Amino acid sequence: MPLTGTARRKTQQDAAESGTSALVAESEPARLDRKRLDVFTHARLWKNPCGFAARFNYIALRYNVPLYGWVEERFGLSRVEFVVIYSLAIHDGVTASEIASSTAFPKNTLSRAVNRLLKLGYIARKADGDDRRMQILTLLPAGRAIYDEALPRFAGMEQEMLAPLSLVEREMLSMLLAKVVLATFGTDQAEQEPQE
Amino acid sequence: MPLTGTARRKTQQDAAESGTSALVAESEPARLDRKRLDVFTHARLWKNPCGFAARFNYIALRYNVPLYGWVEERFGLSRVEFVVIYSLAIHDGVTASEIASSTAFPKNTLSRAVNRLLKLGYIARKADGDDRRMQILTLLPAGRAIYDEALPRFAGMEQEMLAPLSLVEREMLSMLLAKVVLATFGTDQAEQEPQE
DNA sequence: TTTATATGGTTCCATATAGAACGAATATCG
DNA sequence: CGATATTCGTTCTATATGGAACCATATAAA
Repeated sequence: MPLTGTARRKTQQDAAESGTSALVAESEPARLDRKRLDVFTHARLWKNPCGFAARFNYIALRYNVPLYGWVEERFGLSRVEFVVIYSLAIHDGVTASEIASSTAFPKNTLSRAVNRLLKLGYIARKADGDDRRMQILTLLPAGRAIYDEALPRFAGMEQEMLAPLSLVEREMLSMLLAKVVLATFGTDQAEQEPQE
Repeated sequence: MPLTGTARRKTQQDAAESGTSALVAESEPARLDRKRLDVFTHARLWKNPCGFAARFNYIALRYNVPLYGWVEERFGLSRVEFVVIYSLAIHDGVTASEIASSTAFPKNTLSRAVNRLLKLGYIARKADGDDRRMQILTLLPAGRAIYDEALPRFAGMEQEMLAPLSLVEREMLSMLLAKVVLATFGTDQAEQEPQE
């Protein structure tokens, strides 16, 4: 299994700023007033008029940066490239543009990623029978091997992230996030195109 | 108030892939089975072994992309640049490296952003008295005007995001997020440097 | 059929990005 | 005090990024 891949540029991005109006009673750091988390980060998270967004961004950041950094080092794959593999592992036979529209990567970036993965032998591609514009992508064993190795790490990080929550709280959180996510579809899908 | 700023490159990034192991009972789309949200996005969110992370990323994405797109169009400011302004509005007198370490933008990127904002007259900078390496940044009226105009939009987006939740649910969510965020500090701060 | 429009994917190219090396101001320790 | 190691910020430079133009296929209208 060719887990090599020439080590390349590390592309961390994201950032965890901003947030939005709080109708909500801020439960200030309260008890866990924190060791000595720098005063500015503290402000960004707790004195931010957009507190929810700030926390979402913050969590997404803390989760993504180390993981994709590791992916880059371990497999020599950029974030987009790994996303393609991960996407196919979750739902094989999808097309590049579907991944693009679902993940907000521009399609040319996806195109490059796909081509590199093809060259590396991690995925395969064949034109769709009906619509020959569409390129059906499938995960090859080598690609799956990468996913198989990476998944535990991603899962582990999520566990770490959820560690402070009880099982009930996790279910609660899962439910609340689901509500938000599902609602997003109804609106955005129509009024303002998804992204890309 | 110079809200001009030459329109420049739009830099959306982020992406909303991945997720992590679910000890949690997935409350499948259930009732809200959704209009016709594309099958792949559906898989990414519900059939993903890293469901939490996937949702976090998804939400962060849906929130950030349109907002920063607007910021770019309206003010001609890149994401980092706006982040600097936003940061100072929340906590004036912070230094570039503090913003860097708190938001995961590399410090040279911050450096450029700061210099451009200086040139545009949005912020001011003066060396700290004690440690003359440090550059204290402050928000100028022109910069605050930008913040003042942008905030409602950011706040509005957050409201939209929270729309599907009742007030109780919002408080619940706020609390759960806070728990996760606060816990993150204890560990990461020590074992693995924040970022940057 | 021809013309116009939309969509998947690639290519081109200006530019923003981020690693690395650097300079200046500190801090630490002998 | 002088030497070494840190830290804040900048400059340099290779490269990844993403907007726009493009080609091919497909669909709709005429």
